[in-house]
Amino acid sequence: MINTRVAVAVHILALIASKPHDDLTSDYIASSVNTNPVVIRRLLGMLKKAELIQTTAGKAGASLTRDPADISLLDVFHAVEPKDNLFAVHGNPNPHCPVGKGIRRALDEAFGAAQDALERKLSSETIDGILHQLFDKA
Amino acid sequence: MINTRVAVAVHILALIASKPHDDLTSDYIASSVNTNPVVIRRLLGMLKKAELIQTTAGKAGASLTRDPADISLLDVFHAVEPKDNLFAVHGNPNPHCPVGKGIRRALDEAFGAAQDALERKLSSETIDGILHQLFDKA
DNA sequence: TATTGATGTAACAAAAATAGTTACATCTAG
DNA sequence: CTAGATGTAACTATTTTTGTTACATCAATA
Repeated sequence: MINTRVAVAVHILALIASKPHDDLTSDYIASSVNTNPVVIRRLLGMLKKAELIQTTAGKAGASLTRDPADISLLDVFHAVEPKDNLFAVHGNPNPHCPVGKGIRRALDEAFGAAQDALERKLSSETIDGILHQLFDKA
Repeated sequence: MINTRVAVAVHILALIASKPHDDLTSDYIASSVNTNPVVIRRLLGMLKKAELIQTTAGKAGASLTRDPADISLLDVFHAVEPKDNLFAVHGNPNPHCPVGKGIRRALDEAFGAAQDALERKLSSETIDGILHQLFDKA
């Protein structure tokens, strides 16, 4: 199972996008997410490093660097999940076994294709889409 | 990142499929995977519970319950990954916050669709496909 | 310009998930 | 009956994730 960082990061970005005029503090965000403010600030740091948001040290508030429609869940995923591969593969399979010898390559291909499918879908989903889910009357 | 169980389970099934005549012991499989035999036996237990393989207590060897072309990586994934949801979502977001109130549903939809995409791809990949990767001349 | 309240981060602690190990009951086959 | 295997529980170790404490630093303003 993938960690909650992606979910929390989307929550954070939805807050920022939906309250562009407020000065969102990490304390307020934390109370909405229901966690510790430092957890929020850590994620804000990652989102900033990924250039999805802007913040100023000492000053409350954060803003998106681009339109919510141009921030995909894949962007968020990559921002908070440093690992390249979705699936972990066991190390050092036995090279003297015909299966062990080639399994790494086979798994990398199969899992890579699956990850591609996931990422394609994630790249089609945006923060703007989340906002619509949250606020549009169906 | 998803645990190595899926990768190891595919490795195991590829071994079983490729050595239908040998009496594969958990010790041999462990030496190919490069781990402890008990780890293998645990996974064999899950694969058996998912009805992908058959084994006999006390007797070496395992066999697939159906053709390698009819065992998808999605079958394997579900066999060794009990959790339904690929993405974890933080619990108890604040219902008094407009975003916190609806975020769960929005995330479930977005992540659910992404998981669907992943699973569709995994269901199109089979143990037979892995065998071809391993043994076919390209 | 001193105070208040915020961010940024390091360091640590706690909790949860994963993987590895030991031990042993039980079964199969010779 | 014995040798060697599976099936599983219980424990340990490791790693990852999440939560917390502490504090340096910055911004705004009274």
